[in-house]
Amino acid sequence: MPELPEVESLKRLLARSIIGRTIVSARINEPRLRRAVAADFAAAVSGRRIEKLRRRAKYLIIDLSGGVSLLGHLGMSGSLTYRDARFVPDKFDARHDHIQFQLDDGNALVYNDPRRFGLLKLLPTVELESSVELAALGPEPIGDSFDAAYLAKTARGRKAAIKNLLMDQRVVAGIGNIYAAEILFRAGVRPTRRAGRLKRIELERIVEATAPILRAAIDGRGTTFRTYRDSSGRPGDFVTRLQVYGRAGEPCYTCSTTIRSTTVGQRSSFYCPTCQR
DNA sequence: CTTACATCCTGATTGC
DNA sequence: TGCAATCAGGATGTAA
Repeated sequence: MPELPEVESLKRLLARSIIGRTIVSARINEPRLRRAVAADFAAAVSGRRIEKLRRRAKYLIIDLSGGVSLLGHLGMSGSLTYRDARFVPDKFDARHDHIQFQLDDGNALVYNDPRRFGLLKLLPTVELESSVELAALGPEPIGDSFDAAYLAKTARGRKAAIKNLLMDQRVVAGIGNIYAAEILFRAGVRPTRRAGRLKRIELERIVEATAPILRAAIDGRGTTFRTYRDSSGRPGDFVTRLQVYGRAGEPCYTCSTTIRSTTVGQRSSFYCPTCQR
């Protein structure tokens, strides 16, 4: 499930290969993603040079020559791989290679997404900020205005579970189910606690736990991230460092208490009943 | 404004 | 064994 660390890892890996390349042509095999890919998409990207890669929340932004940008979101199961167009790595089903960009180095940039929850759209670079996707996003969780004062102000009076608040992209942008669980474990706060009821010190611990968790995940190339040209589908290293996510029934690494799972806001949640209060 | 919940989709897993 | 039901989940749209 691509969250901020996975998208950041993807951005860094792809940047090495595709910056400076020109898109010779594009082919749309399946336009029906979360929103249908525009009919003129292929023609509109062809001939443009890839200038820069950026990330905002869980969105990947590919700036192209001529003042336009590709705004991409991997949804649940999307992947963007740089590879020989004729070669489909084991982990990818060619049926889900929905969009292919042929590059001037002979390789291709391929968007594969079995569940089609993703997004790929082209828009003028100057309109990115005001786009429906990016306009309402909250601060980045690292190196932005996400601090205890901000979280306290946002949480005030809110009945929603703190985990839902952390996953709300308007509150803080880029955190999903996995990292919300890990951040709350590190902060020692149960995911079910109502946001408005948390003490200042707890909010501070949550903010302080956020950057280290995300940074460690980025360093490990994410949790479920698959390397962009490795056909083995090797998962990101952070999967081995998860403290609670997906560990229901297993002992807590800190206190040996059995990790529990529960449902918070329609999503599976994991926590240690001893370490998190 | 806030919260709750259904919806999109396919593949993996679980249940009978 | 085989097939059906369930689960997974990011963003969004609708309803309360």
